[in-house]
Amino acid sequence: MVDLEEYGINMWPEEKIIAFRKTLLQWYDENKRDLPWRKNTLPYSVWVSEIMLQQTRVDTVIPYYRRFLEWFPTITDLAEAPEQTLLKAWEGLGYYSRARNMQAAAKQMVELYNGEFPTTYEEIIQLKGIGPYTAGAISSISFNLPTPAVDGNLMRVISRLFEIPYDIGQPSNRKIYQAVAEILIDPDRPGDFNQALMDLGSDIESAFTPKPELNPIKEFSSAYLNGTMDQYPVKKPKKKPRPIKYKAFVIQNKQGEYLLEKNNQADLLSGFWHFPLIEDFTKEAKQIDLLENEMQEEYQVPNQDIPLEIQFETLYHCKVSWQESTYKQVQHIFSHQKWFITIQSGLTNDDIVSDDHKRELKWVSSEEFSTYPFAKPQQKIWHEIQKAHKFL
DNA sequence: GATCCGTGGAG
DNA sequence: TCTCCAAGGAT
Repeated sequence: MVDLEEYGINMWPEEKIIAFRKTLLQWYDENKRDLPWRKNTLPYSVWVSEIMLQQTRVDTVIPYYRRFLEWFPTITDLAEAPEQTLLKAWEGLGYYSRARNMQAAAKQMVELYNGEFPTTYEEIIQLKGIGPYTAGAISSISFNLPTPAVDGNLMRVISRLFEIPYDIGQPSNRKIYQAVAEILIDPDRPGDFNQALMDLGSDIESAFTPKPELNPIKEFSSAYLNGTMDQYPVKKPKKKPRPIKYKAFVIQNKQGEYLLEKNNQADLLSGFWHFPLIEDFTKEAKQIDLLENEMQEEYQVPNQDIPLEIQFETLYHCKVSWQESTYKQVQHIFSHQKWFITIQSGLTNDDIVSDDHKRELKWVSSEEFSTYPFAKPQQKIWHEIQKAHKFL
């Protein structure tokens, strides 16, 4: 148990807690958003929405949510889905391990619970991809259990209520906000209480453009009453993404098909297909970085001056006639990496491209591309190719 | 516990 | 353009 006094938090008397619940829930009843996942409280659909909404905006999620339930109406359907279909359903949403973890959890439920959703917090949090937040959300919304759903919204609102100065980006501080929420949560309507804090936190108490005068709980908020709203929550800035240079190889065979490779090893974009990529450590690339991208000293690497085209022919066991091209450099920013991709196209007569068993390679016509899961960098590269060809 | 894992929108 | 973010979890 967390002793709130140790953290300088003076919990309200019982009457004030009850008044707070009443005020918050009344506001929610009058102002709650009409969202597709609020039509019922069935655990499967609540689960799908909660996973999709992790670090992702509501407007982005809605079309994915609808399609996902059409494609996989039940836990069993999800458990049995082919990888390609699963990734297609998630294509563009990001954080793709969420989809893989959901399927793993669906398989757990088929094996352990006869394809049904478990009904206790302790069982739910054992499922793959479900942590304290999601377990709390599902438990409260679907099973009416008094478990807080401690996310960024809840921590932001509570930090202002009590002027809590502990960094909400620091995982070890989560327990403080959790302890406060466990006291505040309405035991009769825990699901609505949690969702009310989310609605409030995403609009009236948003991080960027809060609307303090419209806030239904402003009279409960220490930060509001003391004029310190702009000081909460405390959150340290994130690190900048690390720059990485790649060369993408857009290779066609005699039939005009393109060489694609499946990303089987990496955690990043695992399972997605892409034009072969080789990281560029050449001196030339380094010069471009210094001039165009202001590559920082800490990211400098030793030269490796074997031309990327030679490296490609060695790694992929084929002879290529390289084409002159004027494609623009493609950039893509992940949360932790920033890719600078130059495109090199070429033609080959070799049909067997690799005997390296680690690589999964395929010749694919552009008409078939839509059936392959492509992540954003690959889509940007393909877009650049098509754009360039329009001007020929 | 710090780092890794995507993407699109807002200012 | 750049920066920060948005309903976190796994390692």
